[in-house]
Amino acid sequence: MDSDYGKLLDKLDTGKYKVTRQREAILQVLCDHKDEHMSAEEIYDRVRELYPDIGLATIYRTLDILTDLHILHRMDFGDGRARYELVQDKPHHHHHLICLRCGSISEVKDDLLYQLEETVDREHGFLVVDHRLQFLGYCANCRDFDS
Amino acid sequence: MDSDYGKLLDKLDTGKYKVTRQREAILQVLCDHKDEHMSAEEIYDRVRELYPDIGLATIYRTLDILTDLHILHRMDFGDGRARYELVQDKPHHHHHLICLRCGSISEVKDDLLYQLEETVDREHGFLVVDHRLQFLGYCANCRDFDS
DNA sequence: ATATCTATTGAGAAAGATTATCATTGCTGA
DNA sequence: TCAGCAATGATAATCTTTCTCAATAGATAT
Ligand SMILES: [Mn+2]
Ligand SMILES: [Mn+2]
Ligand SMILES: [Zn+2]
Ligand SMILES: [Zn+2]
Repeated sequence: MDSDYGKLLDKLDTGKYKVTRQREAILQVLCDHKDEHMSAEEIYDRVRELYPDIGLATIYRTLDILTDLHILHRMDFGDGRARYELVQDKPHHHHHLICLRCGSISEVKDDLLYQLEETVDREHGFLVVDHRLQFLGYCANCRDFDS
Repeated sequence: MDSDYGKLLDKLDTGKYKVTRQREAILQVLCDHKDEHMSAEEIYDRVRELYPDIGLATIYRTLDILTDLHILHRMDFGDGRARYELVQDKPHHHHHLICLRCGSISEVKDDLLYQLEETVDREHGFLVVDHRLQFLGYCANCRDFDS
């Protein structure tokens, strides 16, 4: 929705960074594809529909800035490239379900790790500030196939 | 210990793959550094002490084979290269604590995800076969520093 | 409006990890 | 001894990401 695009613009427009047409186009694409986990290349292809002459380096630079500002979250699903999504939960991130057959990525919004994080603190003296949790397996569509 | 090295040799010697001196040297290094999470390059450097003329491609090829045989587990800690460790737990893997200050990686052997995996199955119809869980934060040595 | 200053940009080179290619080597078994 | 084939090492190629640098755009001061 456009309201979210406005909020993101505000987050970017902190004085530290300029709001350029390239950065606007990138934010627009991220808003228009909220539920995907796009790679830099995929974002690049979609931004070029709005701003055909943008350079790939600008995509990478902007993704870095948005990640620093905690507007974006950078992830690794093991396919050899970083993937990004808008930060919508706090302070910790949601979990991902990766289907080993069709490659689909779905989400688990519930955290449910409080108990485990307490254990980690109590037994290892480790202060947890974030986590990355992925489940590998078979999605509802794929679990009944054999291969 | 050497007993473990013998077991690994047996796992490799299934008829599908030959037990070569290069592969023996790689297994030896993996046994001698069980508790580390070495990269291919780090393994390469250590194997060359035992077998100086080995090629880097052989390292990569062998790590692939050992991973296919479930002797090794390939991991990504977000530092731009794959890291490996001997598989010692089953069926799921243990968790890792990554210190954001000193970079140390420690382990949590307890699984404690059964409940969450049940939830994932019940509410998302997703059949879990493995997981990857990393906690980011500050280790016992680093949690009391400010920066 | 003009000059000035600086952040941003695009193109392309470079880096770094991993994979592919290919000729050579070393076993194994007839 | 020879044929067949897996394994190897050197090196090229690939792929994503970062770096470099000259050109540009936008803001500010004059
Ligand atoms: Mn997500
Ligand atoms: Mn480990
Ligand atoms: Zn699926
Ligand atoms: Zn630490």
